[in-house]
Amino acid sequence: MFNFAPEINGKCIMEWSEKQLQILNVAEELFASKGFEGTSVRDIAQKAEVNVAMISYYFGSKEKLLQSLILNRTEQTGLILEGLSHDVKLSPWEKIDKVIDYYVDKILNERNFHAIMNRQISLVQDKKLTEILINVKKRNSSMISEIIHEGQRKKIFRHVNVALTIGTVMGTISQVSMSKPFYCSLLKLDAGDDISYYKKIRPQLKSHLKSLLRAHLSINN
Amino acid sequence: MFNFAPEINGKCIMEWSEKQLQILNVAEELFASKGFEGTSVRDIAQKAEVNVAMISYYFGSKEKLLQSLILNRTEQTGLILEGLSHDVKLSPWEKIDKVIDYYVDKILNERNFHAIMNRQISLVQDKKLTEILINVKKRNSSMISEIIHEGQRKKIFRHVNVALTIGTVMGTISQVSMSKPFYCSLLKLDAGDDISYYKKIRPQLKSHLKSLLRAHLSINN
DNA sequence: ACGTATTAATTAAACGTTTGTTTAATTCAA
DNA sequence: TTGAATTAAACAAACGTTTAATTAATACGT
Repeated sequence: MFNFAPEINGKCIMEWSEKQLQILNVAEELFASKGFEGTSVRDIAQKAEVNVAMISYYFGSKEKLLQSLILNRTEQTGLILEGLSHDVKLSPWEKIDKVIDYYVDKILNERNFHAIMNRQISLVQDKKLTEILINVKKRNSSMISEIIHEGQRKKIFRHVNVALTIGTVMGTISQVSMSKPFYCSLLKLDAGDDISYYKKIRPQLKSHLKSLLRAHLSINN
Repeated sequence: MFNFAPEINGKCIMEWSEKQLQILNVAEELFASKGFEGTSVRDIAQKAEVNVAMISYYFGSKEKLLQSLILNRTEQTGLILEGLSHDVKLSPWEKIDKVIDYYVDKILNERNFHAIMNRQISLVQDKKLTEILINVKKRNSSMISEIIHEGQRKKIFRHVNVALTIGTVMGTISQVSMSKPFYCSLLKLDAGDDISYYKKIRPQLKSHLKSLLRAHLSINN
């Protein structure tokens, strides 16, 4: 058997072969559209054009395939914007705008992966997986948290509930991303056309969240 | 076989026997914690203390059991607050507060059911089920929509994006309800203790959403 | 550079469970 | 006595995983 240990702490960055990445890509797509339990390893193998046994061979099991997928999709995150919260040239307001642009683009671009995460975190299934997901969410939300706290320290932002403000940002984006058929119906868009939906909703979502947070965090009145 | 047609349009309100309700209750709990595909009909039968065959006998199939569950949990909604949006004694601001109290309580109380809905609507599984879920969401969100439009007509509210404002309200509540392990970790609460988590988060969530919408919809500044 | 030893990659087939559903017999109630 | 409720058993299909055999690739001593 193929021998490797996907460490939780992200210490060991795996090297993935082309075949493995192929499997991960197909798994992501199918898990997102049919659910983890609703997707069989044979579905994945067939669409990835590999033998069924290769999945056990490479990843050990279906559960570990999911863990590997999540680790793979999160191991290189946070590098682009890690400097943002410590950037002295930007005001907290500018940082808020930048961080909204970043998260809207990130979640909408990686919407399949986020659909899997959002579904899986509310399932009491694998304790190890839950721990991984919590850490990913913490890492993702820490930047917003830092920016808000900075603004509050500088008396530019109100003293809002930071955890729930993060929940509002994440929740709004997730809602738009995961309840697509509902919003397509609301906005009278074709539910089948993914591209035009996200093309239309993306800038709306950004400006909505920016004006929402501007009003929410403003100290005046 | 047991013969009945769970109509989409909610026209026919089913009469459910005690055994059937028992099955529906257990199914709701298991679907919420283990997912629809992750729950077997034998799991349900065992916990509901009925024979496996009774599920097919009463509901036809596992899929139709899920449809029946959703129809059962939504067929009596909207009665309590249907008068709210047409109440002339209340200002739009008071209506917003009332509607937030209502939805936070509703979603947190029926969190198992909403977890199932939120998970299932993003799956491309059963077209009939997707249609049912869209209609439920439309029905649920129409009240907020009406109130906001009324406030805008009366020049009390800003001209915000109504659909996305609804998404913010629903998304924030869903996020708190579905990412419980994450918020428990953030707020340093015991993830196992459901009761104390929701007891603590419920009033925080209500006041957060109220002040958020007050700032968001206010016309001043 | 070549043949060989060693390891990795890949395969088809089979494994034992578990899945949702049905059957046919029986019990229960009207 | 008729029809609904309930049961244990059986059903075929699908599930995740393993096996054992084969092919491809790599390393190494000469």
